[in-house]
Amino acid sequence: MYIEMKNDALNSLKNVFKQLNYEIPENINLEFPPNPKMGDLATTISFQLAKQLKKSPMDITSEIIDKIEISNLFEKVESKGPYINFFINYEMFSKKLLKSIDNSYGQLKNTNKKIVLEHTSANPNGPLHIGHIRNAIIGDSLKRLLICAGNNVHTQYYVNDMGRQIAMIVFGMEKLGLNIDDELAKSYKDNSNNYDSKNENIHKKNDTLPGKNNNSSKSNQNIDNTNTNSSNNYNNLNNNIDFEDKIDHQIGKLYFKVNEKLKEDETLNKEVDSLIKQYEAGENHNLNKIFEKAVDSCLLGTKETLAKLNIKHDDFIWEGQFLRNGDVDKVIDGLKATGYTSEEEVLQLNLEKFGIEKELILRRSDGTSLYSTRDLAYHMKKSQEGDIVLDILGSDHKLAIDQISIALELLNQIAPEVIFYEFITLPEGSMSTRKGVFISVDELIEEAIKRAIFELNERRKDLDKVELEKIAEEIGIGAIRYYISRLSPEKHITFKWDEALSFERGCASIQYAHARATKLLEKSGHFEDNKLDIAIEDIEDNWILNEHEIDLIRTIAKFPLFVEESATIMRVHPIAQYVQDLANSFNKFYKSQAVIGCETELARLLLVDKTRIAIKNALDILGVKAPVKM
RNA sequence: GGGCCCAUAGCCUAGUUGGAUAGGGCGUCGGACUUCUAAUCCGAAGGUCGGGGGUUCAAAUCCCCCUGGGUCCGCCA
Repeated sequence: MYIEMKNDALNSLKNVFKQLNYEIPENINLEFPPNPKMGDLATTISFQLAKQLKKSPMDITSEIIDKIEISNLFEKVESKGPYINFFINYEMFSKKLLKSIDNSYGQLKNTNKKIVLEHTSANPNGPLHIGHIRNAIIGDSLKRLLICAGNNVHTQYYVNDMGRQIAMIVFGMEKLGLNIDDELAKSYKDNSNNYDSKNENIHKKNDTLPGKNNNSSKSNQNIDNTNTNSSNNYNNLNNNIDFEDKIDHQIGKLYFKVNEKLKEDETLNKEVDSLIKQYEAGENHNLNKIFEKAVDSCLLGTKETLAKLNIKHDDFIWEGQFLRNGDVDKVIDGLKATGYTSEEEVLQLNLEKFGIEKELILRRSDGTSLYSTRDLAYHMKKSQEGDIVLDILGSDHKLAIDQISIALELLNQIAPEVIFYEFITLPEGSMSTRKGVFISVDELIEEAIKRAIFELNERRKDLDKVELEKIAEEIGIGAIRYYISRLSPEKHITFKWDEALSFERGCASIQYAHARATKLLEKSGHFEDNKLDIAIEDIEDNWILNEHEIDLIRTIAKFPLFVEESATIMRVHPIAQYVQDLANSFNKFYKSQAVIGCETELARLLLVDKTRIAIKNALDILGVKAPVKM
């Protein structure tokens, strides 16, 4: 509705400019005034015109105000100083708005664009840790946002099966007798086909944290401190969790141990190198199977963790295929043909002409391939699959992706658009899978749910256990996702438990507003099967909107605008802020007057129902569930 | 040493294609539950927008310099 209204305002302005014989400016800026008293839309166009017309902004504004004609969505248009302010006709606007909202509210029309979005793509050498979730949550929310904005989005997880890390894991399994338990891996696989049974797969043990062996107790201690310093009731809830039975955690431990062994005896590195070479050659089928099993097992655990966060990829693309299907060779041949390569000891692509000092190495002196070349082949595939290629990357990849982008352009392929994010670190420093210093996402989720259960127990004595756990999970996951998606990605995050898992005024309060709205509708007797039996034609004739209703209407109406603008800049944090504003606006409305039993009950019920839909759909973009009870 | 990112109240943060009184939230202080759920609402205090120059009718926003933090500059991935 705002989009429509903006267009109306723009047309009115353009018509005035025609009448006044002014050149119509290219960008007519329409914005929200700082205060609703100043209207609902405003333009500073007079400032822009002042210079070229050599008149004062005030004069231009009054000329415009004299002549302008507005559509019936507006009540009036006024000048305040040089600003031109449009005021909505809320009687007209609210009815039109309420009528236009259905369950798909916020969904924009199809753009016919296909976007290939790669996100997460963590190395399969251990469980996801909290450094990885920023990628996963931004990626998944962006997917949801871009779909909502009318795009066709295909998400991919790039599986690094060729890296040194994987060879190290295989080395550990084969040569150091650090085998992961076959029976366990098998039964795990059987169980985890059904993601609904996920919690049963996590057994709590009063043991040390996964991957945090003796020498990393420092980190453990510090995390403990963060918790005890905070004045909450969650002490000792944390730190006693082990995910020993979860396969990716096992692999993480194995990886840690191999690292220790290699530190003790550096000659073992040669054996790892030999494994890499053999796997790259691909001729030892037995070895291939072992590599695949190691990667697949880890991935199984990763997928389960992601599923708990409501994240699902459309496809998993294995890196090794690009070597075996000849794509890497094609890339190399293609780049050689451009004339920008040189070969002495190694084959490299020279990029000084493109403003990058650092050359891109395409092939090792021993003839084996490198990650970036394989990644280049992968990007070529993505470029052929979609109209837009979108990568979510840590900011440490900036140089690498710049190099790859230039190479892609040389090969006449689409360079990716990239969303960079800064790191999440612990108060005591960076995380490292290699050193076994990290907080796993599984731990974080477990803790989030525990805290949510604690809160629910305090507030709702009436819920049965099954209900309570389901709601607690929705709240806990919501808190985690909201914590990440509310921030702009270029902000560095120092992880703190209480900031990550806040239930006041954060996501929980938004979910609460949704539950409240739903409960109210149910209580009214007009709401069944998630549907309200009131139409706009049914509402009372004497409905005159009060300030809270107007504020709510205004906020609901902005939703598609936020979707459009957020999708354009490929940022999800405005949606997070928006849905909080919406919940806020609803809570104020809810508190200020009764709905059931008031004179305009039907009108208000309709407004509540549309609010419910808007909150639900906005939360859905953030990958957060909207509970009907909490 | 060079490149990129960040710096906004005690804490977290939005706003950065220049525009109206710098928005939120946490925390603090003071109020509101016999009421459709208080994970809520009402009110208050709290700001040299890291520092210094400059451009402009107008700067958190643009330009230059500086300070502090992060990150990259591997035949690692």
